[in-house]
Amino acid sequence: MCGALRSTNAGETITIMGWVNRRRDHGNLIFLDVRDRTGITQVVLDKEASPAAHAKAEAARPEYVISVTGKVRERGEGLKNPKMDTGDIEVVAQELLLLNDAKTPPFPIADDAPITNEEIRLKYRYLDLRRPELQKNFVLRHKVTRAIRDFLSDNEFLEIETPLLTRSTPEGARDYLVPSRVHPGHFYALPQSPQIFKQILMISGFDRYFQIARCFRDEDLRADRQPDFTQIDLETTFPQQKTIFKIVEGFLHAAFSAAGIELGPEAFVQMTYDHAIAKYGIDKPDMRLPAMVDLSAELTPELRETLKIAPSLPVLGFTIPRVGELSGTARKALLSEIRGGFGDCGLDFLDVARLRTNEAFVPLAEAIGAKLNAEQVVFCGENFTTDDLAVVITPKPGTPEMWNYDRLWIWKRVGQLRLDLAKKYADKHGLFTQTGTAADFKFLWVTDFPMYEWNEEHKRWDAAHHPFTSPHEDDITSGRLVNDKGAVRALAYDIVLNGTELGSGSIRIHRKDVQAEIFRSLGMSDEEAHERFGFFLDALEYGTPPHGGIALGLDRIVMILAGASSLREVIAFPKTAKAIDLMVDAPTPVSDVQLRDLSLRVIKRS
RNA sequence: GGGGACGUAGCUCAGUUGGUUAGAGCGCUGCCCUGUCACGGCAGAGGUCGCGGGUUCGAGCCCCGUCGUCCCCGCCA
Repeated sequence: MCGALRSTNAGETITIMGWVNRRRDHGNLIFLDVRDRTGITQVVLDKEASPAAHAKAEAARPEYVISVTGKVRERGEGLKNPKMDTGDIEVVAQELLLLNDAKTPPFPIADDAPITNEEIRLKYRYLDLRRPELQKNFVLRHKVTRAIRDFLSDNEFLEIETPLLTRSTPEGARDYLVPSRVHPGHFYALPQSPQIFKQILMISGFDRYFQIARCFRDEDLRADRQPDFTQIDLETTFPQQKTIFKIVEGFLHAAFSAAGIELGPEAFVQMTYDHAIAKYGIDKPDMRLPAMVDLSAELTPELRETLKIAPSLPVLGFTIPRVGELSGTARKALLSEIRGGFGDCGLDFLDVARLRTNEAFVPLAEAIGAKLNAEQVVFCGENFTTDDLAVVITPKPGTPEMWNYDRLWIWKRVGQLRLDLAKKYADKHGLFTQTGTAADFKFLWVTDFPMYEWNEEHKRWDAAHHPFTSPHEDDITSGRLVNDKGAVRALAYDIVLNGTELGSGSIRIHRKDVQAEIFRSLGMSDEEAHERFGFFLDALEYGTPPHGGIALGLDRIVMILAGASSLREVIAFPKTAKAIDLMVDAPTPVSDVQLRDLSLRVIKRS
């Protein structure tokens, strides 16, 4: 192959095939760089030595498919190219075959310059995929997938496939529906995850199951969300939470190792959901950034009164490292930008500049600075002894309505600001820059998610994870399940990497009475529960072992490992933000004949 | 459903306060060239300024609408 030849091959007569990457025509001497997925090799064509081959090379153009037979030659002194893996040798062509010509591609394959026009990249995806950068991503993806498959197989997991044509369950995300021809008016659904099937496999005694599973969700896209995606789905019997954690950490070590990253032996950090919200204002903290600090203790009731800060609500501060000194203009712009972002939500800056001008507040300003471990508290404009940007947010008196819906609203809003600012100053603090070592990757388990979340629109409690998630034993026995739903904790956990949710899982309910209780608490009658999940409730009655599992987004793992900022870089044929495949042009209308076969009619909505 | 950014040559982009015939680099075509490797030299082709409408003596530039791509919020058990 093109990328494999070295000086040890000198003297061998070989044939290589591939695409013309570049042609350098010097008249009687032509160089062709030949590319395949392993790399690039320089071919030399001399008019005197092999005139026929030279003549064909004159006609060759980028992306022509060629076959070259010739002798590998060590390049002479000064002719070697240290920038190429194969730069010590070249192939002296004796015979050249033009196997196929090619139109001039709409964008260059040979350049490493980024192509910003995503539309054209996706339309000509076969050419985009030919670029070394993407070739590299799919080699990586293959290695990672194989490492995970091998690890799980070595640990007694069985890979079992579950159906793609299955049953719609009107919970959670919208389903992609597939009409049945044989049963007019009836629809299959594509799975959002193999959730119920894998639980049934546990009931069937398969003990340890996994699947590299395609899943489908008909929801709006993001850079890290595609409508069809791949997850590493697994389930085991008789697990504790820590059993699952150990398995996942095991295959992630293997996967990262396959990608050339050796993670340290220590277990991943764990924190509860409540702790994550209090310290990071989000359920998927980015551990590369410093946490938030609650500064409430620094403010006496009198100080709150004077500074017009709402009593008993938290005063939160955080720092963004190494932002450097901001000019007065930059500070003003930042201030109005953030105030604008808050709107009238009852939050504001603590104006430390004002504090410094008033003798009485100086100790407070200094206490805050000390607690944040930063002497530049935002907008104070003096005594810069660190580069860190410190921000203190205070709740104004009066309670906007939104705080009532969500008791954690303030933490979440300030956590959002923390992330926004971290992003804004990413170039300065450099914490998101990859160094190619394990230090780039901050893993975290978030545990004890709330069992329920309040649905304001429908005025009811919904399952925060899914209705088969087991609550904490304490919360069942204490009666909280009935009396205080907002406080019930689930045996549900997320794995987070650099602020991206990689996966989510739980210990499941294996007792029918508990399951029935959960359905009741979700306001689902027995009849209703039976209509939706009857087959599963039946199965639960036949000796269901305790079980639990998790599912991790394979695409996201590969995306982060590849240092990519979009899933499109690691999915071969991805869709646009409007869920369109620009290459095959899908979705499309279908013929009346097809519709009639399916007993369907398309109606126009105004 | 909402907010934001972008759309000019095949690609990457520039285009001033609204003013002559819309530019650059790369790529492409032809010719020349025996040591290049982002080869070099000379010459050349290539544009419905996303689309539609409006304002204006005059629109790539201003206004309205629309389409597309990207990012974010909602949504994603």
